[in-house]
Amino acid sequence: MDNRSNILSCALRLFATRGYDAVGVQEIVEAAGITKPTLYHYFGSKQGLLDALLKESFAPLYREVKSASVYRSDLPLTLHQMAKAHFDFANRNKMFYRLQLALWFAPPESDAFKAVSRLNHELYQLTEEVFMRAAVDHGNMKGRHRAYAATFVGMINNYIALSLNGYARLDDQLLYQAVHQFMHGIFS
Amino acid sequence: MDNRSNILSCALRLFATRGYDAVGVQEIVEAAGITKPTLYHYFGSKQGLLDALLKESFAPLYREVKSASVYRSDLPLTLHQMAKAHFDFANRNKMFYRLQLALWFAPPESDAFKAVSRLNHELYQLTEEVFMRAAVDHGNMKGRHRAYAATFVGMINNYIALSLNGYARLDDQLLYQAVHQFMHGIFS
DNA sequence: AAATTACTATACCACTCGGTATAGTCGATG
DNA sequence: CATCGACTATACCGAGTGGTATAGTAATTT
Repeated sequence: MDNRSNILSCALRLFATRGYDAVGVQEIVEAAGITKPTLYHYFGSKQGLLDALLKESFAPLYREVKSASVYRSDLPLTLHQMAKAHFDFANRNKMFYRLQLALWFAPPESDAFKAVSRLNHELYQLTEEVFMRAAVDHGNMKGRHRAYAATFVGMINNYIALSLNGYARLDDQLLYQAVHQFMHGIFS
Repeated sequence: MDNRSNILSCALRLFATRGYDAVGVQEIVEAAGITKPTLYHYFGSKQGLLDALLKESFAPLYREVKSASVYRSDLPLTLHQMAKAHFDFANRNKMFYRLQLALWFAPPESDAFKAVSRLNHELYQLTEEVFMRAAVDHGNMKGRHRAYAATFVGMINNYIALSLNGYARLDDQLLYQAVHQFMHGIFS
């Protein structure tokens, strides 16, 4: 593996397990077996490293969720596909999803939060658009697409957070249960 | 206000807006208008300051949620009360709830996460116990109390996070809507 | 009055932080 | 062979980190 990829992978692991602010540049380069100038050659700064890390890791997640978010008048199906895209990605990229969740809830003035907020918003938009289109078919949902999108994304991230801490397994059964509960509640 | 309380309040504000690791002790004492030995006299270390801050802020939240979690064979009522306890507390202690959410999703090896995980678990237990008792009355819920508790708490925190970022207002209408959706889904 | 306790400021510690100036090394290109 | 650009190591920078030794002040207790 080339140095650049190696730095990214070590930084991801350290940031995800200990936090962006708590990990120093020195620690990253030691983990990667290189020295500081090499890191600064590729990324310019610690912040630049985080930006590159987030941007390149977000790209496949966004792509997969986007292709899962086609809506053809079958809301349960679309929600199922979108949740599955999230679950599959989280299963494959546990470290990155850990980091992503931590940054999403990070203090609003922190560098880390600023770096991730725009990317996260683009992802959220995909969900909101689905509920907007669904409101055409389901009259009683009109005007509540933002609330639904926020709840749905929150629920997905909640399940992923549970699985990352060992309280659940992101399998098809949980996927079905989650989407079903979202649509029909716990009394059914 | 005495020095101790003043330090706690300044530290809370700084930790919540910029993050525990990003805020130095020097910055805290300057904000509080005192010097370092004073802080170290009361709290022993930066970590000790965080511990005291969390412990003392968690106490009223736990107390209020606990008294709201009495279950008398009316699950909707109990869930309503518990969600209201969370919402009310979050409205009154926005800064602390910000910090609390950030730490809940913080990297698992970070000092901050370790400091909050036990307290958070105690709080979560209250919810789980409600669903365990409810399962006696609602047979179809048996064996799923953990999933329900996790989802319910996750939903509440999701709504509070939204309100902290200006995307919602934690009023009675949202409260009713949230609990209703949890129980009956979006198709009703 | 003397001693004790609780608290706070000055000044400092060793260490780490993010970042860089300099001097290379190396393979590709002319 | 000469050169050029991409990349990497040594050694260092000023600033800031969490934490403390010392000395004091002010109120309380004996």
